[in-house]
Amino acid sequence: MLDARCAIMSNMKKQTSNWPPSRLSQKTKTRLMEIYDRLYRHFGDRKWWPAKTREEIVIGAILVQNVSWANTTKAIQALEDRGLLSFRALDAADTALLEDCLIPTRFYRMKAQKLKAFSGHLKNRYGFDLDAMLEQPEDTLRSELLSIHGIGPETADDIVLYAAAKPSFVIDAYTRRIFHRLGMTPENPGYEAMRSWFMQHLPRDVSLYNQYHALIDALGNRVCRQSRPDCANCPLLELCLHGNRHLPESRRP
DNA sequence: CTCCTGCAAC
DNA sequence: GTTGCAGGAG
Repeated sequence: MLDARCAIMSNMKKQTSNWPPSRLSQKTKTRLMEIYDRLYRHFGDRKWWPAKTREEIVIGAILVQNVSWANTTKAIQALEDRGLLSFRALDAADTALLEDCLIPTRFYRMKAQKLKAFSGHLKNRYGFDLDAMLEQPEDTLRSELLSIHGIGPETADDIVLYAAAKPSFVIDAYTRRIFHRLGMTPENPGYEAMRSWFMQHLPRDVSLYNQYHALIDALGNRVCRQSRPDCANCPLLELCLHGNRHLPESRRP
């Protein structure tokens, strides 16, 4: 067990406030890299973001909220077919037409508004020059993104990491689930706390963050599912509290 | 607690 | 066929 306190924290009802601990843990650093290595050996190179342009990455980051990639792809295709795959076009687009393209992405009305909000922001501050926005230092960029309607912490980090290629570790539901099951993080760490925890214990490296998040995505998607997780085929089984919960206390990781 | 569809599981 | 779940932002 990395830390007996994690198990106690897991059972706490709501928000965990005094986490992560202020002191860095060498053990955590080592364990995080071991997990990375195992995932890499199991899944291979997963570094990704399937998009042709930076604009497409940003649009995709907004549209993929709460939806599978398959559905997001349908919407991106629909936008492309109508010549709407740019913020200049989105800004001028008819809302009803835009909504039609976004139906496969679930909350299509809200997402149409979100794309409009982003295009409006880009137009007003940068005259649609996305590169100008993205070339800012990562912290400035991140706060600015968070101020835009429809951009929450995860989407902001997607954009910082994948569109701007600057170091910001992305936390998603898979990350929370996997590391809680491993017994390394509390059930409700809070987004910022979890992000700091990763960033403090990993080298500040864009490629590593990119690859790590992609590997977590692969595991969460196919193996460490919410219901009926496929523990038998998990490359992290030996390290996992959840996968080994049937073992006697003394033999758990 | 609301936005909301798509697809797997029954 | 119907149901139930995926899980981000406000």
